[in-house]
Amino acid sequence: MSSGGFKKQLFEQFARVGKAVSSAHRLEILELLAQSERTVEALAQLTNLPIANVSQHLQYLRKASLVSTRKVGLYVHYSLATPLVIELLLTVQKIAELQLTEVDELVRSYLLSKDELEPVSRASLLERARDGLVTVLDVRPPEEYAAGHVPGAVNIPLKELPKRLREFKRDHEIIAYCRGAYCLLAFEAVAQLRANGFKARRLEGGFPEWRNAALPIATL
Amino acid sequence: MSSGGFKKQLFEQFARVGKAVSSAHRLEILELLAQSERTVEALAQLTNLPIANVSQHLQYLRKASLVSTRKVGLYVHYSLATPLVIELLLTVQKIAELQLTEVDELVRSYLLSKDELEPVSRASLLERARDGLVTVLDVRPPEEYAAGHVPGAVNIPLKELPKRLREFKRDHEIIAYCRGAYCLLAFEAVAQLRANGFKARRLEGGFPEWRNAALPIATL
DNA sequence: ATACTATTCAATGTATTTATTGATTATAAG
DNA sequence: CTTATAATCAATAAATACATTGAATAGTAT
Repeated sequence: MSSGGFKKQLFEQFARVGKAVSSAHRLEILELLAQSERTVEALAQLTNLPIANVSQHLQYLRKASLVSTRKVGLYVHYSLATPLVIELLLTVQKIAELQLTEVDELVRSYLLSKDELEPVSRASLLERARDGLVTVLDVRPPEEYAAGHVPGAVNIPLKELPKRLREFKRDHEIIAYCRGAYCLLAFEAVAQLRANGFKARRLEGGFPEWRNAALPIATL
Repeated sequence: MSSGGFKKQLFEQFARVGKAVSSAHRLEILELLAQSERTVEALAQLTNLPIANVSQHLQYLRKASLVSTRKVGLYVHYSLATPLVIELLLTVQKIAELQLTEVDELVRSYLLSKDELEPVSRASLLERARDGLVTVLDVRPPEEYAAGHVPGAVNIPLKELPKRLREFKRDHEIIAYCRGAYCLLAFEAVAQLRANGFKARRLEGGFPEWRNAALPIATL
């Protein structure tokens, strides 16, 4: 068997992709890029990391070809190189969620300290949406919303939420969801809405889980 | 926003899963475990790594909960903790395959040096299988075969191949496939069959690619 | 008990990653 | 041409991961 060297090199290439998702900071950066294209500066602000540090991580990700760049003026805009990266992130999260009891405890303790951030079940959302009693909020980027969303959901990316609060009916409960059970966008949307006096909760899981449950899906 | 610490810890948990697939040796071990449950000793032999080294990697994988153990007598049998790990491996490979030109070159140079290891296209396999001219060989473990396989394929895991060579018709070409385009099982099966005088080639891609092409699938 | 074996543990040195800092490049504007 | 700014590069120190070695543990068999 002379395939030894070949095999080794192949696995080393695969490991480059693995290394890309082996650091908490890089995962956070990828999560942000999954929301939308962003500049180095923007990523540095959002992650509270020095610019040079973020730049270095981005080089790393670019070498593993998880992200691609587009230069406009002084700014370099980074984005995910392929939707497969979202699939990768979701799989990593699902494994962590499924297997690591620490994650569970972490979420539980966080949720318990924040009162009533308990998610709304998919079944009860369906029921209450039918009665027109709730507003469903999709905080993902427009491209993902366009590709498929919970029927009747309005799409307001988190960034735009503060400007568009008046679009919500005061007497409706708002139920927010995003990309996955651990996509923190929905957490933050709920926090923001509550801070502004709205009644808001998260949907259990995210859109992939919704699709997986074979529930109705709307597209644009 | 007091979610900073929570977010950090969450991403650190996710990174543990990422770290598990960030080393070439661990990826090789996982790939072997995806084929079947194995002991530490067996893995050490197959990877040509010192036992203590393999054991250490396995501890690592176990802490990230990608693998689980079952002790029988002196031996500890390791296996994948969840089928999600296979999904993870395939996604990693797809990204590497899609994005890294190095992988392409690597495969190309390897295939060209090995004469005629060019794969058979799915379309031509379908055609020739209909005429009953080929034997289709599925070298994956029985569980995966049971969950779905190319119609008419016989299931012989690579390990059993040497003992079961007589089951093949001499005048048939044998077309082998396994889990993915870079699952090396099929490569090795073809090499073994040729060494024994059979006419053998690989199928392009693996079973996931077959399913993805919406081609017919048989189950047990 | 004793010897034997598969695996794990612990300790070491080495290699690789990571964060940090300051200098450098590339582009835009005055 | 000079200045200002976004991003990258380069060099260093600190942290972490890795392979290797030999000892310890937990089962089996005699």
